[in-house]
Amino acid sequence: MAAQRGEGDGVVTRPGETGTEAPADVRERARAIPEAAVARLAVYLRVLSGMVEQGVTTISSEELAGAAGVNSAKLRKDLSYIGSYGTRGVGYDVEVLVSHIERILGLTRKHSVAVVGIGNLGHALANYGGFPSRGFPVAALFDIDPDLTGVPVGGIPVNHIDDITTVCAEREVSIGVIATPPQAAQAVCDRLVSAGVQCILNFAPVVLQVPDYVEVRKVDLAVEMQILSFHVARRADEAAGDVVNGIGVDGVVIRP
Amino acid sequence: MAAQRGEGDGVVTRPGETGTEAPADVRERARAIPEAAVARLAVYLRVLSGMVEQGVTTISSEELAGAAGVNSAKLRKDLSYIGSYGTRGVGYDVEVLVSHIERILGLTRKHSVAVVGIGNLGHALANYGGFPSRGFPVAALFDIDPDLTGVPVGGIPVNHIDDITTVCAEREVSIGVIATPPQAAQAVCDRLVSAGVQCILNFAPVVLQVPDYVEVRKVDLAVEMQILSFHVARRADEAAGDVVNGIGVDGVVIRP
DNA sequence: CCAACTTTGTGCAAGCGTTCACAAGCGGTA
DNA sequence: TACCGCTTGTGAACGCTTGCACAAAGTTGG
Repeated sequence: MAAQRGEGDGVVTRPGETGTEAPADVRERARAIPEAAVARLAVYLRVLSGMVEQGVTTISSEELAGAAGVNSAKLRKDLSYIGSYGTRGVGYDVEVLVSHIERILGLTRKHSVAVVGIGNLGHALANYGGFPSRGFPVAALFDIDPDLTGVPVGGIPVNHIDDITTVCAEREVSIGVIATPPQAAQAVCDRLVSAGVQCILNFAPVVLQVPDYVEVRKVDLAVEMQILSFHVARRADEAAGDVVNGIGVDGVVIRP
Repeated sequence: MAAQRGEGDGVVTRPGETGTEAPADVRERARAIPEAAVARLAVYLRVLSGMVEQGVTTISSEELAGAAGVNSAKLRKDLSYIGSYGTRGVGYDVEVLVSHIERILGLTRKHSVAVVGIGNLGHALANYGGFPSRGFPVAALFDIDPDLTGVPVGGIPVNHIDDITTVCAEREVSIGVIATPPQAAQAVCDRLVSAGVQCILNFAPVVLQVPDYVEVRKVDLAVEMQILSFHVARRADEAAGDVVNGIGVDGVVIRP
């Protein structure tokens, strides 16, 4: 799969010297960015946006790494995936970095969102200000309950789920958010997919089956809680172990 | 830090032969489970719970893996971290597996949850049925708005955030959920930590600074959206690349 | 009791992501 | 201009995670 395209072979492009416009090989580079790095880029972007508002114009990898909660080597490597936009001895120009990360993350386009399932969570999502402000306008809401149809939630009237295909098409929805009960999730997912939605954010505690070309990310609150629970238990076991060794968890000698 | 404990050195324990009760070295084993495997164990547990309700008593690694959306080798390796509880030639006893995963995840204890920030999301979380049903009773709600104090949400009266220390202590809260605006998150986090909460689930788009002994997991909706956006963009770029090569994304020849 | 078949549990190798460590490069200064 | 100090960008090593492939261990049928 890799090393197939030969268009750039032998041509050494030095992004730092060719100006600030996007190099032609964004595609190759974007493909190579590790998934984990993409997630962190989004975090860096948020931190940097805050910096811009504070009037910060330049930042070093060390500072940004601290603010983003990662180590600086990782940060520099992550940024190196998108190009060399820093100045040695100085740091990064905050605005330049913001615009490049936005470009890589595809935030220069608008991504309309549809929320399916207007229960507690759906309500919260429809009203959540964080989406529109970050370039993800909520363009459609769906629910199976006919009583909800037409009722505005967060300023947008709810559509019946049967209209999902036409509404998604005409409003150019590119991201579907599933906030339905688990039993309904797979059916809703299938309808979203057949409506042409290729990216899905799933809040229902179900493993969705989708075609290869559809990207699914899931947020499972119960799983998150259980992971935390695991750490509580591990910690308790460790404490118990320390007690066995005669030392309490906080250093107090229990059995000297 | 590691390799300090020597109590089990040289003693070969064969969990499969010592009966079905928990082996004494759960602690060592729990410590060794990779983080990624823990997250999947939680997923297996959910799938298995569904199986129990359907009356399934036995399941093979292949079936369970399919239902959980992973490959069977990974599933078997994950299960091997918690012990050998399968029967070769047959598969796993569903109930046995459920109880062992629950034990490893620490779900035999009760983990009371406190939700801080009773806005849209906080409301949704307080009313979310998925928590109590999985052993995470919501024991306390907090908000900074005095008008909300005493108002019941999801059956639980809201407390003022100033009472966080006493209320968390007396209700034995072990997990704190932060659903506040970003500006307030760090302060709330600090208060939770000083109230003795060691596990935090953070919905605010902020990188929390906590002591080493506190476990934080974050759910950032904007980041999730941006990761999806990245994939949309990557896909579009790929399609553009194909067009450059003279072939459209769906196989239609654009420039023959 | 034996042979054939099924499925687990795991050693091993490959792949991916993280961390280290340092050369390269830039701005400031004399 | 030449030097110095600082910070980036990255090759290389390391460690964790995944996937393969198969021996071990159990069941079933004769």
